[in-house]
Amino acid sequence: MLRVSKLTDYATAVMAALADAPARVHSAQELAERVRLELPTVSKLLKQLAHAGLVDSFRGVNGGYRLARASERISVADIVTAMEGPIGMTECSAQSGLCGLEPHCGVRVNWQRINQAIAEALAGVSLADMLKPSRRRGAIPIHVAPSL
Amino acid sequence: MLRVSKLTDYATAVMAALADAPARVHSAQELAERVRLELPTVSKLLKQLAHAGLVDSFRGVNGGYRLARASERISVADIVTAMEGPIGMTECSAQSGLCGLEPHCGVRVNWQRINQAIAEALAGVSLADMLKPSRRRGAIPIHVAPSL
DNA sequence: ATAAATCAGTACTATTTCGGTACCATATCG
DNA sequence: CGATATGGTACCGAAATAGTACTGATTTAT
Repeated sequence: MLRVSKLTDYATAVMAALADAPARVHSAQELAERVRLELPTVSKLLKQLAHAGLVDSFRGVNGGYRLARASERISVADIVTAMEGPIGMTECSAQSGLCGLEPHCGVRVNWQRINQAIAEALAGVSLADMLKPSRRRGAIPIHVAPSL
Repeated sequence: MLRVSKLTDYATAVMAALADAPARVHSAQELAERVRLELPTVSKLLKQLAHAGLVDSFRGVNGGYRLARASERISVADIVTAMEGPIGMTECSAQSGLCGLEPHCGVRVNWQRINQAIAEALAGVSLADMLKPSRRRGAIPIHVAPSL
């Protein structure tokens, strides 16, 4: 299906909730209620997001999470990468020397370019964009790397 | 990691091998040797590709597989879809009414647009393109749907 | 100082998906 | 009819995923 994991999906929803009031600190509990997910689940993914530097965390009473930077400066690619690691459509496009077919298949290089096109597509959409209901006119141009 | 499955990856390699001699009929055995994979695996994915109409199959002695149409008219999206089903980054972007968060998360519509951008990126690269070592200059422009 | 609230880290388990294999049926050619 | 191939189905083991639980650390408030 070519999909991101559920956790990643949830993460975008949680990040969107944070972006709604970027100045405030939100507890994991509050966010869980907001997006209708279990607290442990939300807590888990917030830790990952904090580890990746996308959110700041605060301990103790009245602690919680806050966006580490403006929603315009956080891309969907950032969130996906934080949750799933480096974006790579195939084994060999993320890291070479693994599939053993490399000398014979000949399609590796081109997969890498497709990869890059998709990574750029994800990088080109910010968290702020995700909050816009369905507004902006005019396509965002995305390019696959030269020489495909 | 946001990746296609290994089978899909293998499928592109097998399709590339077929595209190398599009007029001939290749047995599963021959293709398996060519791409250095086990016969049952190659056989399995060829069945799927045949079912999706991307290759024609011929039974009996001297039977085998052949590209159903010119490699220029087979896209990477075709192969991915044949192997993995409809392209959809999230549950809800492939099919609504499943995640229960839809009324609250607000990011669903935008995921759908990202989806579409990626689907178009994959659709814009043909099997013939995949065979080119690393040649063509000039980016292929891809657009996310209007109103993101 | 103590208790409460909240995040941090680790570990565990159940479920699902994926990759791979086996088997038998069916079709074609000689 | 027999050899060669694909078609279809079913199965199994391994890995990834999702979710849960528990314990520790930190901060605030009283």
